[in-house]
Amino acid sequence: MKLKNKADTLHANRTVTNDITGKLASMARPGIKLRTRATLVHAGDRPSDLYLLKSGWLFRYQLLADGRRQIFCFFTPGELVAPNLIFSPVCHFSIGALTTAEVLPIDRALLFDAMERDASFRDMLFSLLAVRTRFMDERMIELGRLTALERMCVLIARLAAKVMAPSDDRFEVPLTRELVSDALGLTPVHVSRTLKVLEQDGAVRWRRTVLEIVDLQKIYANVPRNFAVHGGEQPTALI
Amino acid sequence: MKLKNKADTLHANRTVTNDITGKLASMARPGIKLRTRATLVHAGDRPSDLYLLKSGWLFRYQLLADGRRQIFCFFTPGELVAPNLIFSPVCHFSIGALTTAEVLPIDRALLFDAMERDASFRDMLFSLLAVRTRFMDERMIELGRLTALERMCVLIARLAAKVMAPSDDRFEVPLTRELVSDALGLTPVHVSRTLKVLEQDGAVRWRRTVLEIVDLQKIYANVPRNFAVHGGEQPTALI
DNA sequence: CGTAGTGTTGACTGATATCAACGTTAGTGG
DNA sequence: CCACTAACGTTGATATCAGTCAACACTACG
Repeated sequence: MKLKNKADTLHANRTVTNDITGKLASMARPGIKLRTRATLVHAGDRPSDLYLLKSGWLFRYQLLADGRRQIFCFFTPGELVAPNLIFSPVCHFSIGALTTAEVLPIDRALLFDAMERDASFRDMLFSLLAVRTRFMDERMIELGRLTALERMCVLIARLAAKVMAPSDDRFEVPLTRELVSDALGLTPVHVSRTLKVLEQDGAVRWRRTVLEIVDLQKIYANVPRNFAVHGGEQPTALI
Repeated sequence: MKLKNKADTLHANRTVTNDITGKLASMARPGIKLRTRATLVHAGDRPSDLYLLKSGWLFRYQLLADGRRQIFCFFTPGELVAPNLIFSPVCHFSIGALTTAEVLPIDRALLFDAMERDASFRDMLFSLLAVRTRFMDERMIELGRLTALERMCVLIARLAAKVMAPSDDRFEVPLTRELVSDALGLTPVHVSRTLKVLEQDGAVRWRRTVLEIVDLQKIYANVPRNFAVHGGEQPTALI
């Protein structure tokens, strides 16, 4: 089954990102295709490019020596991968593809030039970075202070804000239980149980890769009030 | 008892921060004195300044409606408070004083000017931001994937790198069990028990505000190998 | 001296992890 | 189109880590 998503195309997100996506596209080189499970950036790399994600989903993560993994964030089409690289090309993290994907490389040096010459571009980049840093703070709160149920609801609220089309309450999310658990600091088994609770409460139905939002209010009820997914409604880079 | 710390003075950290501290000091206004438990920035504020911390300790945190608190980081003298404010003056977090403290306000607009005119200053700021973003990633790993003992050891390793004088293995740290627990995503009681284990293992003795490092290797043994406190030895902004 | 804040300890609870079995789905090649 | 397989998901039983509650001790400070 194929469902239509807000996140399906590069340009769908343009308006919400204040047209920074357009500017980034204009300085990008031809696309690179990635296969599912491919690794775009390896920890220890020193990439000279950032990327504009044209299609597919990526995720940024770090591995520990014993195999434990923390996923920092997921990327959907239209997003800049990865804002972290602006400050330093030295990578302590990795970036992988959840699906087949296409990325447009953007030379770091070119990006710097554009930032120097074009104040409005710099401002747009800075406000993107402001959203990202707030997002990282919220992720820390999730992992440090929220229960499993609350973390799950924050993730679902973010997914809904990011990829749910206005017309439909079902959408495809290429996340396995294991990916979700590594993002939320849980185990796959506990993710499964937590989703079962939410389904029995009539909040969502998440079967395999299809996520159906039954009652968004029941999700919001478990999301801290001062989180950005709520009122402010800045649907960019919230995940 | 008063112990001498690496973090005691503004200028002690100058070299390790690549002299950005000096440049920041040159554009700062006269100091503001803060009392213990004072709040420098309230969530919801829109401060027009950043601050150079001249003396004392600060901490950046966010509260939830029910009183839960996540502490993101601690600041010691010489540090820029808070790099997050560079991208946006809109604050979702708060900044409080752990001790009496003095901060030198730096106008955001002035900082922007300096960044535009002075490429080397911009580069120094960017490399500071690179260290900060890596730090935030590591904090996420701590909260999401490390055990209580490992989190404790990461904190202690960071404190040692940041404030332990080369000559002495004891130093003052103005952190209560509650502050530590809110930074590590634990409870004060569990922090107490975890420190007891480390003391019985002959790793550290942390009594009230005096932290004595007995065997730093035993601490490192519980810190993931790819964390920045280990090999790279960038003692800046690691906490 | 009180007193309030902080730290420690023990007993108990609870949330999440672990282990293991089984079921389901998607992909592969005949 | 089917059989096979591997990956993924669910469920139950049990274990463990960390949280909660409560009592008490210690320290700093007025």
